[in-house]
Amino acid sequence: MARALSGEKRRLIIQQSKELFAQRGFAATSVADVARACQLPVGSIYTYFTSKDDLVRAIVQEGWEDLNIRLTEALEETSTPTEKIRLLLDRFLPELLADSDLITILLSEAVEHTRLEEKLERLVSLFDSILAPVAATGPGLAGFTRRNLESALLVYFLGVLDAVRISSVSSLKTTPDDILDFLRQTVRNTLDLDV
Amino acid sequence: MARALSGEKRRLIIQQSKELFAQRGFAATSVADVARACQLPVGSIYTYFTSKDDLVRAIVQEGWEDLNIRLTEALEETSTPTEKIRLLLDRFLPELLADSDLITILLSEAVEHTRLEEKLERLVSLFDSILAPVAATGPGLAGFTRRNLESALLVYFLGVLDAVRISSVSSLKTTPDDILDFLRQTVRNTLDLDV
Amino acid sequence: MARALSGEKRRLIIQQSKELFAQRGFAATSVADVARACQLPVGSIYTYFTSKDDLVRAIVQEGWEDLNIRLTEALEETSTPTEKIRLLLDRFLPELLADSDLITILLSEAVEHTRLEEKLERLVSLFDSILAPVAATGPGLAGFTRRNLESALLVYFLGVLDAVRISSVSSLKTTPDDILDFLRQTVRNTLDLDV
Amino acid sequence: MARALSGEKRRLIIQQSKELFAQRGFAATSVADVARACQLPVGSIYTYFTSKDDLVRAIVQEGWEDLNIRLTEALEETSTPTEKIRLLLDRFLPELLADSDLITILLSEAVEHTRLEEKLERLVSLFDSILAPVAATGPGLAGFTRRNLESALLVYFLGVLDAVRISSVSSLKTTPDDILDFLRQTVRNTLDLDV
DNA sequence: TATGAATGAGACTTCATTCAT
DNA sequence: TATGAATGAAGTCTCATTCAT
Repeated sequence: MARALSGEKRRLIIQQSKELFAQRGFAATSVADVARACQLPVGSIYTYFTSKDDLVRAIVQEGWEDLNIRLTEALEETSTPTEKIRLLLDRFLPELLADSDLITILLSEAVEHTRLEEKLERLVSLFDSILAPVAATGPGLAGFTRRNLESALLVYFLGVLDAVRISSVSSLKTTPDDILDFLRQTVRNTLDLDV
Repeated sequence: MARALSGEKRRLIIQQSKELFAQRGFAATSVADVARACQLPVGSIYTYFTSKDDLVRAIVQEGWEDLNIRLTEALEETSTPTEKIRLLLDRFLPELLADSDLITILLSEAVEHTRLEEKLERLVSLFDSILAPVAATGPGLAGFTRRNLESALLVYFLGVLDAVRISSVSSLKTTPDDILDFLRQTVRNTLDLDV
Repeated sequence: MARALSGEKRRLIIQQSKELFAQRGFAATSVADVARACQLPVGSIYTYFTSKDDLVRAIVQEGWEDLNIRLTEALEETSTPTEKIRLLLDRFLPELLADSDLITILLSEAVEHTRLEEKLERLVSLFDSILAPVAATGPGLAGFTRRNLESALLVYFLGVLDAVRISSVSSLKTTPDDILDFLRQTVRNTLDLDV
Repeated sequence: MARALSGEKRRLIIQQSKELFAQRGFAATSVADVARACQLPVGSIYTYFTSKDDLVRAIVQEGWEDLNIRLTEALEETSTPTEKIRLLLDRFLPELLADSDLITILLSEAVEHTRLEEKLERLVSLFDSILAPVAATGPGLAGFTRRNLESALLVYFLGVLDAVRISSVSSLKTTPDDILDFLRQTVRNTLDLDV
């Protein structure tokens, strides 16, 4: 029972601090701010996290893990590359792009607090392994070297995330849906797939 | 004479603080750190800037302005769209990507401290006006709507910057040169230009 | 049976906290540290002691009491002053000096937490009553007044304890055995006893 | 001018904190307590000392240095061992014993914060070099080995300090004067000197 | 203009103790 | 009797900014 309560409070803290860190930035958000948002005494934050840094680390790690698990499970249900790509475009990316708080924290704080570059490289590598076979059968890599493809995936992924981040905290005209549209069209053109 | 000296100090402060803000982050760098790096008394910082915020604002604004001026001047010297695109790929982008400190600050702090989104929209619009005529004569926009093109430019631009930023502060495998390579190849493919 | 178990837990807490307080100091040791060392929940500490202060008080008082009881019992088994002095040198002091944790706490914390001065005065007075008759028959007090003798005992006792304490927590060259050696020689010289 | 003021504030902080640390203990005295006693804002303490630890370190080091300088200078003015011993008994020790705050801090905190054991060993070694020649010509070392002599000096020195410390913070009957009396008598007896 | 000590609000964190279970 | 999450007061320290010189 106590466990259940604890789990709930932990979730509450993660949820509220994620929002605050994304909106105001990690440095500009005090632990007291987080506590206030949770309607919890300051000390309680330290019952669940050893430090403020530990808190961001948890947000990023658990957010990323969650994403990874859902992605992996979903990918296992697919068989053809086309299905996998559709999954990425229709489920994974929309879900990810909807969590603009996580994106903002990922891009703003994850470099210092968790090894974002490792996460990126693993993801790029995964995308690469999905796209490579399709690209080979499609209109071809059109002069793209292997290295180019990796750069491409990195640029696309970071560009998509950053565009969503900036549109979420400012008045940028472009919306997440615009970006997904563009991505779909790109896949259509490049891989000659009907997505 | 005093003016000249003052101008030098101002430049020194901008230069040193830019490096520190990029390396450690804005919040983690104290005004005293900046003063120490400049071998200047703390008070002097406030002779040239009204506040710490004013200092980042100046870094971003002047860095951006500088870039804009050089870009505009260079573009005026060109006449054909192809020349303009070559200019972007051969001079503007390499110069920009070489200044990873500015990129880092732009992506990390400019959203809060200066209207990054406005700068982005203006730049995207500029790129758009350059690329649109070429795209029209090339292999075509291949199903890309106008809105798609804008999204594309935003994603590309932010993706390129962010990839450089992350590679500059971490151990990312991809380098700025890889990214420029990829960009050139993309232009070659998409616009059928020899760049 | 419950009693017996409880008694064991109490002893365990005293034992572990004595070590911790001596090594790290009272203030630098948290109740949670003590609990962890005992592999007991924090709450349990408060089942046996009303407060952290109460815990040091118990350590000092029981340690001292224990010493006193053993000393008193042993003294009762002796008849001549010489035997008593031998007892002090051969059993009481070695036992006391071996317990460097108790000594450290006595000197570091007992002044604030228990009336160390009273304990000292009582002990000095006891020593005094043992030594006085011997001194009178030996080479004499050689100009030492009564007051001098008391000061002497205080200085010797505290000096011996403090030398052991400092040697136990630092790299002091002098060892407890050196100190006992010196004491024996002093008694030999001063009281003309063969110890 | 600013320097002069700074020096005064620094002295004030050392003076007040020395008193508080001695009376209540280092851990039980907050930096805010020190600031209040100095009628200074808390932040000002950190203008002069980098941390609370740095403050004790300064108290101990400067107090000890001061003592050492005065001792060394005075010893240089003396020529015979007897004069040196008189100097110790008549000037050095009374001055030292009068500074019970320094003594208390030395015994309570110096072990953790500055290398008290080194200071002790150096002092014992100095005393040793002064006493050894006298002892050789006096009634002899009476069975005392060299090692015994070092233990003796350590025990005497620590015993004297600790007796003064405890008498300063409690209601111990023995006073610093009693202790000096005893020391003089001991020197008279042991070294056959008229002090 | 130049200086850097002074300020005090506020940040993060610890911890003795309680109390619902 | 046993438990350990909860509490919030209090502690140490930082730092942007000011201002007397």
